[in-house]
Amino acid sequence: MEQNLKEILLKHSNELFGLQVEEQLIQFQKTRKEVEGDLTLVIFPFVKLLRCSPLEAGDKIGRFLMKQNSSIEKYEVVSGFLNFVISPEFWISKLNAIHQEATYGYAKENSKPLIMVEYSSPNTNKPLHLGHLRNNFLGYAVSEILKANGHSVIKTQVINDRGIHICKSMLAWEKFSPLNEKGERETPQNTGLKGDKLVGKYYVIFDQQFNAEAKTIITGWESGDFTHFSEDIKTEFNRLEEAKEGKDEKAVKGLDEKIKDLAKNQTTLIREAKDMLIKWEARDPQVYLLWTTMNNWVYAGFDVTYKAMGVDFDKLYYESETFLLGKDIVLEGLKKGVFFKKDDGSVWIDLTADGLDEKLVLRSDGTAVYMTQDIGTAIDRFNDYPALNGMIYTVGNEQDYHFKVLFLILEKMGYAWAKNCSHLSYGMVDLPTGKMKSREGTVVDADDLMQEVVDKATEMTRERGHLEGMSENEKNDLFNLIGMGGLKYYLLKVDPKKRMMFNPDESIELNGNTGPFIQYTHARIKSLLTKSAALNLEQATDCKNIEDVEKEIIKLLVEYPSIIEEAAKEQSPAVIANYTYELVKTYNNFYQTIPILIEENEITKHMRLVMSVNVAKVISSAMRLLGVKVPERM
RNA sequence: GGCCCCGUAGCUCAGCUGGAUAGAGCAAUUCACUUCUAAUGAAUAGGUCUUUGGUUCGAAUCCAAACGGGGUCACCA
Repeated sequence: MEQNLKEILLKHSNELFGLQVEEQLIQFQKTRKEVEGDLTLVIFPFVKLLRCSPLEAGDKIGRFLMKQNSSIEKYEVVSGFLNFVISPEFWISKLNAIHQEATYGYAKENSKPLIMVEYSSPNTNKPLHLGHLRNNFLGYAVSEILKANGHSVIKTQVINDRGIHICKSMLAWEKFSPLNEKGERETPQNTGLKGDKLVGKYYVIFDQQFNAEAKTIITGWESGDFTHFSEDIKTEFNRLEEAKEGKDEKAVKGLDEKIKDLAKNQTTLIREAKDMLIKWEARDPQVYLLWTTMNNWVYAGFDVTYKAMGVDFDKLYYESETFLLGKDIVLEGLKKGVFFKKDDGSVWIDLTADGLDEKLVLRSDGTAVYMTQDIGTAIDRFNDYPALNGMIYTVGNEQDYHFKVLFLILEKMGYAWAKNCSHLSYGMVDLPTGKMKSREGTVVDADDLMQEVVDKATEMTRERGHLEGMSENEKNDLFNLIGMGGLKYYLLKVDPKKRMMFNPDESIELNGNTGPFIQYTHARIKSLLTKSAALNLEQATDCKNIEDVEKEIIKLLVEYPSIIEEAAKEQSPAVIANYTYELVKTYNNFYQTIPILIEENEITKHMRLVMSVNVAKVISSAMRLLGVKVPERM
């Protein structure tokens, strides 16, 4: 409708305004609720052109458009805004059109280029936590949204399965695991612990032992004991100690941190971990076996968690297989002059012309850094998938700078696809008690949280749900669907870019702007439809009139395809969430005030049911894009 | 300190490609279940959109600065 009127105005621009107006000037918007009308044209931009009052200008345009478009029933100019009332027939015809489309709102499958979406990127030394939940739900939802927009999508995760941090948990397990009566160390099998939890436990143990050892060392230094330590260490310690003199609290704290780091580097534990990493890199069979075994425990654990989360991946990348990539590319770039070498042999890129700094891409000993790897993997992926057009990295916003640099490097290296790479940057999840910190034990475990949320849903649903005749399995599925729906919706309804507050009590709340609120509306519609099975709801409606609320609902349904487009453009599932909430609220208002099944006029009743069918269709479709399932009853 | 992000009701968030009287949910108060699922709906109250200046017919929205909060500036990943 909007498009149609815009075209008419452009086509007859000369006739109306005496010159060809620019498209930008024509601004349509939704009519405000308090005002009568369905569509509004802003008149201010035309006032100057027509050299008359807004009222006259609006009247002139309104009269003209009404002649051109028969769906306009009337128009009115209010303080510079031209409001059109569109005929009920128009809206009903829209409803009928929506009714015919099974996948309403979705673009044609595979009509747009192939995109890779990376999300999750866990470390294999600890279990997934709340931050991963936001990351995963977000990455999954964006993938689904892109698919709905016609893209083909490859969902991937990078598994950070190597490095010193992995060796830490391996070492701790070897050193500190108690032996059972059979002389075995702890395993998922003999403890019943989930693999990722068991490995995570030893990562924590490493940290504790490591800190304790460092503390002992510092205590020794403080009492002047430097046996087993080099002269350099002694000098450095004394230098730091003396520097504390007369400094404020903050500076002293910083110096204490430096002393701690100094001591940490002297611990036997860190040395042993480093030795283990070197052995791993040399593919020492024993270390490799340990590494494989423990990683497999973690993968088994992750599988369970991912399944509960309802996310999946099409392709896995392991850092252990890709961490050497990128070096050749850097050397090639060095020849091309993209990078430069410093005297010590380290390789850098100078981004000062782009307003950034110099960035290291290869250490002086020739080994790779994080950036090197990322350059290599990006290129590797485009080699793996020749049809690949772009890539989206779902990574926290603390890495904004890293990705800015990465994309810039790839661009400078001459990769045309670099401009199609983007960082889906999301904000941190805060708790009411503050930031999540693993060291302070304030990390919210993903499995625990999901369990808690499902337990709460179980309790609430047993209390007020409509569960008659459901088997225990069906009931459990429902509890799960409600609990997980609530959690996902809670994490996705907020703009991903922004940091968000996670209130555990609110996440399992069932009233207001929540997942269960939307699910409930869906179930209620399904209940109506079950009771009206005798009617032919496939058929289009012949109804001629609609109530205001009904018109509002149809207007929202009409918006759905553009909402999906916007969500893809913004890479924001929150757009979908907020739209669905609006739709559901409007429908509930309708449901509460207008008779549906008990309506006596059969044609009206049929229309209201057809409308309900389509509201349920859109709710279910929109929630599917968020990874949220909707129940038939609850 | 340099750079990046954020600041809207008591709390959590929408709105931000400039447009009419800034919207929801939670919390508070009130009303509506012999009527289609009340996990609902209706209503009341709650705002100098951090501040100041600028651009404009018009600014929560754009620009600049200040203040406040966070992130980042490793030969860590």
